[in-house]
Amino acid sequence: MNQKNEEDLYAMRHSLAHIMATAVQHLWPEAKFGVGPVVQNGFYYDVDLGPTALSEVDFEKIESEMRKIIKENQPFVRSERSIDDAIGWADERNQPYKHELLNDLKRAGTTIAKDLDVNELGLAASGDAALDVVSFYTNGDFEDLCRGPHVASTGVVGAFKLMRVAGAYWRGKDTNPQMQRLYGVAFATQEDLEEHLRLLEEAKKRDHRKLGKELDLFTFSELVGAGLPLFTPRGTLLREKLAGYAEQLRRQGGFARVSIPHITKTDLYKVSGHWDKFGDELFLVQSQETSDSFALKPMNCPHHNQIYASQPRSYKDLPIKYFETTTVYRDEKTGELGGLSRVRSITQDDSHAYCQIEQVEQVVQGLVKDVRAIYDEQLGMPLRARLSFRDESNKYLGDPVLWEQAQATIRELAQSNELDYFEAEGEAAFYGPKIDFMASDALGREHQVATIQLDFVQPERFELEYIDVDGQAKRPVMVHCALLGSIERFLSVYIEHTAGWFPFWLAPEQIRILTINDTVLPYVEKITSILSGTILNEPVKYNELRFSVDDRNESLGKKIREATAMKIPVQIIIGPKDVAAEEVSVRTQQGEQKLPLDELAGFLRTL
RNA sequence: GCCGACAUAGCUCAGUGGCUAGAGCGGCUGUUUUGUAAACAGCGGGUCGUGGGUUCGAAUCCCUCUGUCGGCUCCA
Repeated sequence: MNQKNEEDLYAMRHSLAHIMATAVQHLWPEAKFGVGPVVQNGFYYDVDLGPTALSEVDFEKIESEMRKIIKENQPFVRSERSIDDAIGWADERNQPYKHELLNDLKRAGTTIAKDLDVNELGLAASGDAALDVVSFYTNGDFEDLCRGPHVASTGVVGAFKLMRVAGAYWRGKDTNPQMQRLYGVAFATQEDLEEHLRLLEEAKKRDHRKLGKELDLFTFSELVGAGLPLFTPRGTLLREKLAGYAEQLRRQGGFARVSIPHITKTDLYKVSGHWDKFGDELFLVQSQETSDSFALKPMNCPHHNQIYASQPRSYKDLPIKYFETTTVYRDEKTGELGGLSRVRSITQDDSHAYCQIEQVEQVVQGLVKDVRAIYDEQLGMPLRARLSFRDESNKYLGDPVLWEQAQATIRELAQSNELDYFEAEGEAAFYGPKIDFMASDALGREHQVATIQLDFVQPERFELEYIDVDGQAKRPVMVHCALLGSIERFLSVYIEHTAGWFPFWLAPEQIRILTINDTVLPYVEKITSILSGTILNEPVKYNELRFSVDDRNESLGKKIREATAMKIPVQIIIGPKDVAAEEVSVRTQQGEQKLPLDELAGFLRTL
């Protein structure tokens, strides 16, 4: 889309937000308005209707009122007021939220709210200068504080549809009142809108929760609890192969596997600093034997630190690298759980490298290489790198000079590796900056997968040391890394990325032999003994073939249908003709081909 | 945790105060041994998520809890 069209679309969507607000004001005159920006594919407006709860049954009413306003073709008229007049305007109309925004504009020239882009409503404010004059837009009987731009009149706003209503805290703070956010999508033409709705339907088919059920990968149980996925044999194979690959890369990078218990005395987290920061998200475990209180581990680093601390370390030993695929447990708020993207039992392919500050670059570089090996080379998943840096708040621990140095190192590495990166202030962990790698799900929502994090705080708190060349004890720096991240969350994105068609080396069931009748069974045994003796070594070493035989008394058509529904990458069809010719009929997504039996193993190794 | 919606057979769904709650697929049994995306017939299968309430009568209306979905907030 060219820039002109994009600007037009923006103005349309923004104008529709005003039109929706106009309709809401007609229907609920007591409505108090928050903000109404343009978002991806559409717009929203936050409204406070007091005790009135909106639901989707109200959409028809609102949409029909909107259509009325559109039909009237009301011009959008810009006007200006001094900031004090504007505040008076807000008070007269009993609009406390607008009053608050205007106050901020008056004071600081910006509306420092996380979910707001000043561009959406905040006039040309950079945040440093107080404003004297603000602009308004009027259409019909509705007037709103707004920078614009808008379309000329309500008649030219393209095609739209209200999608959903959701609660949203005023200015994104959970201590503020909750408003009702009305979401709509909007496009230049009806065809574009329908295309968008069709894409949403397509995305639903790839939804990992739906595919998880259809492909028999994982399940949930009300008795076990929310956010606690149970992996079936197929799902477990998928996890194991992925984790195995991540482990193989780690071993090549010099990481040694360690193993820790899943609980600990809570003292561990009092030392690490996690208790103060995340204590309310710990699952607590009470011993019946001692007075100690325990917790399920919510992360692995403090445990690993104790392995590091178990003996004196020399600079000659560094970097010391530990690795483990293990599950952590976090008592996430119930409303935040969803599918595999957000769970309470989280399996991480977690590693910790302890190194000298001068070694950080080299360690991180090795891990970036691993990230690329998995996502670029093997899986073909595009990632965006988020450089998560500190902001000005005081929630971060550690020496600010070290922080600056580390953030600079990270930026350089992002540049030298030509990552598709952006910087995000305020996204750092409390102990250090990080590179978070983000992948998108079927609906385009971004999820963090891989992460590489620097940490200056835990070595200090656990008094980790090594003896340097000068005989002095020094603090190592920790580099945390998960390549897959949470395997659960990784799978949620990856299942949607592939729509369930996993590459051959990963597929839980790689091959299914479909028989045409029972006369071929002795020949099928010859095939299965070949398959049993064939082992893949790329990209995961010693990967035995996983196959099954469908010799049920069913039609071939049905067997093909079911194998395809299960997205089994290789179907081998065996009938009397194949037996006679000493061949196999191999069906893949690319089509079907006949192969001499003795070429089967070689062919499979090329997949 | 907050706001809104939803929960009927293994799966996908119909049934919005009134007879014994239905369909398709899957399952089981029998027949059929089949060459490229669903053979045919028969038979099973549900305390309508849980607990309470309203009513002569509740899958259907109200409340609680559990779980799910869309957002918000949070994410070591």
